[in-house]
Amino acid sequence: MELPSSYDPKQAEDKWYRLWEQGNYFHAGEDDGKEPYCIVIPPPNVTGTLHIGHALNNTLQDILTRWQRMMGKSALWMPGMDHAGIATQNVVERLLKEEGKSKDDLGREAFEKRVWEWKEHSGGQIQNQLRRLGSSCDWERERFTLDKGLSRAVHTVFASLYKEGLIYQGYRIINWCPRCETALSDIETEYQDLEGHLWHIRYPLAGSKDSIVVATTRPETMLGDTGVAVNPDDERYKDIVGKMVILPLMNRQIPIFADHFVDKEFGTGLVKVTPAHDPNDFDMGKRHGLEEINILHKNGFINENGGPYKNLSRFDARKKVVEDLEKLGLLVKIEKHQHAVGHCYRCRTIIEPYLSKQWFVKIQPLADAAIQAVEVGKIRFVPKSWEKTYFEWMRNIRDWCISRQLWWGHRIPAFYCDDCGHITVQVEDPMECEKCKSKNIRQDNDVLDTWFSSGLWPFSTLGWPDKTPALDKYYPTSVLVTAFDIIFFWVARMIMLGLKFMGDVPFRDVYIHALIRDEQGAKMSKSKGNVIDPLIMMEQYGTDALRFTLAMLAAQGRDIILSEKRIEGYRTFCNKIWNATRFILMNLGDDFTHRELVPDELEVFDRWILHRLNETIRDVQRGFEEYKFNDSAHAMYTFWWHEFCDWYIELTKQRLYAKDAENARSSETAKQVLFHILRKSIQLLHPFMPFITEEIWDKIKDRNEDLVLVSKWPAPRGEFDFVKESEETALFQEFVYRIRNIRGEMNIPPDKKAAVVFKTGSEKLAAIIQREEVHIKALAKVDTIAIDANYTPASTDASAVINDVEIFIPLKGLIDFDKERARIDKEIVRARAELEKVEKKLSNENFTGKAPADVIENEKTKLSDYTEMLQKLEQSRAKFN
RNA sequence: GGGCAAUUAGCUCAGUCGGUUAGAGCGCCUGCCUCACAUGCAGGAGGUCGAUGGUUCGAGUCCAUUAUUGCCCACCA
Repeated sequence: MELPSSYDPKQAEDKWYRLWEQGNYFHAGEDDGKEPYCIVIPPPNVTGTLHIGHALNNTLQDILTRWQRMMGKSALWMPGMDHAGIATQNVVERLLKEEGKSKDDLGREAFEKRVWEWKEHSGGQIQNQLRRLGSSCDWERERFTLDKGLSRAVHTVFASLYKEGLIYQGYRIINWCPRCETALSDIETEYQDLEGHLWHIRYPLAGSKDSIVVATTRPETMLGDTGVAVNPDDERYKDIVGKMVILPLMNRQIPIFADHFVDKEFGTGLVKVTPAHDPNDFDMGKRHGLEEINILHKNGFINENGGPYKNLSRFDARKKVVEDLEKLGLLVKIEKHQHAVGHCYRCRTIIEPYLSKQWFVKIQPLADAAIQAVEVGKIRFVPKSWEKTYFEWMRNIRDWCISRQLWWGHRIPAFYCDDCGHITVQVEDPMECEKCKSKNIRQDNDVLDTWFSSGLWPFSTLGWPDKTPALDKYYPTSVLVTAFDIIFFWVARMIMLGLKFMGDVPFRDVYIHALIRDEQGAKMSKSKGNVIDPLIMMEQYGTDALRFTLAMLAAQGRDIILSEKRIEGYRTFCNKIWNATRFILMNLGDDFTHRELVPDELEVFDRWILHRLNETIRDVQRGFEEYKFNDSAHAMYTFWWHEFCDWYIELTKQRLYAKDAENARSSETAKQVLFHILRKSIQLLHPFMPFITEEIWDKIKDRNEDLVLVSKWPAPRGEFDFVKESEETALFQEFVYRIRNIRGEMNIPPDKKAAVVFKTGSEKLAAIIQREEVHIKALAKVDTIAIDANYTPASTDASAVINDVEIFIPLKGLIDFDKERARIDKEIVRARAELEKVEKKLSNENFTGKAPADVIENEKTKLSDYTEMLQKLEQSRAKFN
């Protein structure tokens, strides 16, 4: 069978994904009688297309799913997408803006329809991208956070928490985005240190010539000031506590009061208090019964409470206020001041602390259980260091503001009665007020935080609140694979809500993978233009190359710096896999049938490569178990390229090409082993490289055999652990390597075959050399080999030392004395350095007295080896004197 | 203001329980189009493991201090 000389990803990728899907291979059944393994996808936002971070995230999930499927589990990878409330609404608003329209022009209903249209578009793209990536999701179970079933889960949870008093309405300061015109939770506000100013403003005391000076970073908020606070222990201001000041610009009298919150050291020690626009001021206002004056419209413009500043934007108002104060001579000084300013995490607009009525989740009771689950190890973070981050946040958690003044999302299932004012909250939309039975009820206009529904994802997708077989089988799920940036947003919420409503954790493991950065280490973002588009990479290098690259870079606990060069590099690995397969298939012959390997027929290198296969299987398996994908990938890479291809395949050539009858059996055995290694390797590679492996498997599988995707994961076989043969092979490789080294250093061209003399007193080693003569000749490009225990080297011989063997290559006329001298000198320096190190160790009584026996024994062996080597090297060196 | 992580070859990174000559890929240098692959083969150069101190017979690995970088969290106006 002849394969093309390079692998063509495009046709394979198309073909196999279609076949997998048509064959229903990704479906995991509740009733398949297999042990469950389940991953729920972190649902991508339907805001656009997938970026390289998604490619990493989904590649890792697919690797785990495919591995577990081959391990014989009922492996369910639950796919779906997130409506992503504020993010998606923003995207559609931007589209409308391009058309010169706003969401208010359309109205709520039409706008929602428009977002659904967008969702179809974006969702379709995402599905396609996941397919391109080879994701083996159980598509027939796909869910969307706004699906009917999931909405019912949301209503059920909301109603339940409300009845329990864990959801309540509160009138307080929240984070407000004046652009999105909605409340945000604390973690949706991103703080950024900005260079600002500290304005010192003079407030005249009422009925006096005296005045005080307050300092503020937000002078415009003074329009809503209703007090000035000092620390009760501040001697400077003892006398004025209880007096009134006249608020400039607004000309109203406000009281000076004492509160421990005030820091005497900061600014002037006097704080202007704006209860409606600062959370601390709000608290102080409550303590001291201050009026709360809201000076802002929802869009961030000054409202009627701002007097002459009405209808100015908050930024213009700041300028104007400062100007006016200056005119009045009340601006004492302006200092530069760096402070953290909150920004909307979706539109980057500066957040305003804003007083409003919102829905909150009382989080503490939920958090306690969630903390405990991780403490007792019911959930394991990998890497473990993330547990600390989790605990830190959970132990300082504050109530969660869940209402959003948006249109896209789950509308809050609370109905207000216009007659009696009662709020009816229930799972199904009520027809009447549950208290007074009035039909005069209105549903709350707000929607829920998008993370409220994603917090239910691990069980809502499996059918909850119904008791479904899927839920029964797959919950708790096995592992959550995600990046650290959504531990608070999502992971913590899933744990809290899972424990609350399922009575069990949502997943056993949380594997936190790295973020991908560009070559300079910067975060990838569209605005910076440094994004690596996974689609383009797949197009250019093939999906398998991209996936393998991502797996290879997925070392735990650090960010990934990705360059296109890397992906290109692993494309060559795909090619290597392809070509080695091609070589094997070309050489098997048409009448080849594979059969069980017979240990007695195996030659030393067969045994060695089988032993290495065993070790590789163990390494790959261990890597997967510990979520060390790079270890698994690296084990496969090294095994395939540097052991199987570089050595084993090269070694089989002598056996395959020899035509004499004597070699027929050896050749047949080699074919069997080549085929065996190929099959197992293709299986081991499948989780990383689903397409090329399926393509190859198709050409090597038995007639009635199914796809590699459902083949049985290789297990190491005890009867193939050949330690002795592996040691012999290492020695053989050393011989070849030393001869090649001499050739390389001496620049002897490949077509110039060398003659080699092995000088050794060891009969055992002589026997090995003799047995492998043909292979040494082929791999080291040698034409004659002599074994001579009493060989006297000529001055024109190049030489090398390995344990009890000296290798001499007579290079009459070819040898470059200077080069050879330099080469030997280098060896001598190295050996001498090692010898000294060993001698020093062994002469140290502390060492010989305290180190374990095997370590000491090891050092002693080294001592004699190096001593002997040095002696031989020096003899060779002496020829040049 | 707290907390976390990183620092190993020119670049990007591995390095398990403290114990062979600290590894890989890319890049670089030399020689090869050898009948699977030039997306290849063979050889080579390149490291006082950020710094200082400590523990230990022995430290890239453990501890302390420190420097630099990155990230997260935090209501001081």
